[in-house]
Amino acid sequence: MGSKGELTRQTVLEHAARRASQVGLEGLTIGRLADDLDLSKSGLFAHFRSKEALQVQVIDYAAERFVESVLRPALTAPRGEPRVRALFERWFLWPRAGTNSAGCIFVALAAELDDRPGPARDRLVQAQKDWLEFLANAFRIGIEEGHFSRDADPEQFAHDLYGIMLAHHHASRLLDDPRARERAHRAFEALLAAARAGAPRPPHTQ
Amino acid sequence: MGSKGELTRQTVLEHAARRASQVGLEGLTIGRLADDLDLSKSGLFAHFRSKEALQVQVIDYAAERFVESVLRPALTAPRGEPRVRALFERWFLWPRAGTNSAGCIFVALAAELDDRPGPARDRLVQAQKDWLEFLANAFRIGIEEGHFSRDADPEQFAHDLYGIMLAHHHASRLLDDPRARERAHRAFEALLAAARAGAPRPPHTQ
DNA sequence: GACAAAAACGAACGGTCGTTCTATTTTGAG
DNA sequence: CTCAAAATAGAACGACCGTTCGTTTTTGTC
Repeated sequence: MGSKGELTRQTVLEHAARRASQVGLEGLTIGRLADDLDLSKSGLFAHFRSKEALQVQVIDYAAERFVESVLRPALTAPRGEPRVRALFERWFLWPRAGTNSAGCIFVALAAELDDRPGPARDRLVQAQKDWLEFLANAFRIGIEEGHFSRDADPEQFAHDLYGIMLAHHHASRLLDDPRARERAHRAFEALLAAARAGAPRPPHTQ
Repeated sequence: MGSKGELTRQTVLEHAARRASQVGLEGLTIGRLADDLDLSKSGLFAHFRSKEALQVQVIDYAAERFVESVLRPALTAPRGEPRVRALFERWFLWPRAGTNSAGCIFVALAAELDDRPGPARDRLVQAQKDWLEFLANAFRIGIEEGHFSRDADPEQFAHDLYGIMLAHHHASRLLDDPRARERAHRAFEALLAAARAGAPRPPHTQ
């Protein structure tokens, strides 16, 4: 199978993903990528046949790595609350999995693509929906295990938890707040406490 | 005083801010702005003397408009919880204040600038710190008024509240989730409920 | 209404962009 | 080792980028 070609393609995607989390998908540049990797512009370009294709593949690559770095390892944690905690903890570590301390590429791309239609956005939306669904499901298992109240709403939990992650990203990366980690953990514990107490669903929701 | 010049400068900034919330500060283009506004490239350029100056002024412009659209109106609400609620409600409306239904420019720019040093980033950081401080202060007043527990942490509240806003932005703009508004409100009510009950500060924080 | 100041224009610059084409080198199966 | 296929290189393209400069038009004051 395409051994050499596939290998450089992966190398390019790894580097492109790292850069995209800093400069965005639109900020990616074929020439710059080629320079960084000591390839010719046309040589690199040949692996993808358009910039848009490269952008889409960057998202797919990041999604694969996210599964391997966050989702799959968390599955080794016991069902229920421990697994939810594992997902939370793994999420903080995962941007650093790629050597340098960049931000989460999905947070960066979400803001960039949220009003730019196209295949890249479609891929990102699917990845994010999968992630929220995964969170909701981990929480749902926690209900079955008796860790959380039966009145709690798994999708609301996933939504709120992701909000905590976004707030942490903001506080830690933009504001350089040294307490960001502590704030995120406190918010997380409060969310879990509410889930145990049984955050009531609103009375009139159809 | 600079009547005509200042007027077109404002027109340019208004349009640039709207575009920046879609394509980012780096995605802004002198030529495109000039076309949109029926100006010549050099004519528009003369108002700012570099692209970086334009970017900085866009942020300042957006910050001024945010104060007028969100902060100042909220001050007419009664001190304490009602004012906190007013801030929350106003925040949802404010991107739509500019005619079209773009996202919050600060959310877009936060992700773009969080790892790109420079004057634009510095301005954005200050604006965001001011905003969080304003939220914390509104909450602090709520404690004094007896609406919230004395044990609650105002800065933690501001952090958590902004997380709810970020999650809403994500759910509504990227995921097109029709329940986004409802989710945000539920999270907000839960946050207020916890603040009333007295979200306990962690035992060993110096 | 004259006239300096301010504002807007138009053309041009060097650079970089994504992309195409052709040529060269490298790979890997027989 | 052979040789087609795959991978990479190099040069060139038209388009647009931010910026500069000299000119023309518009503004507002006396």
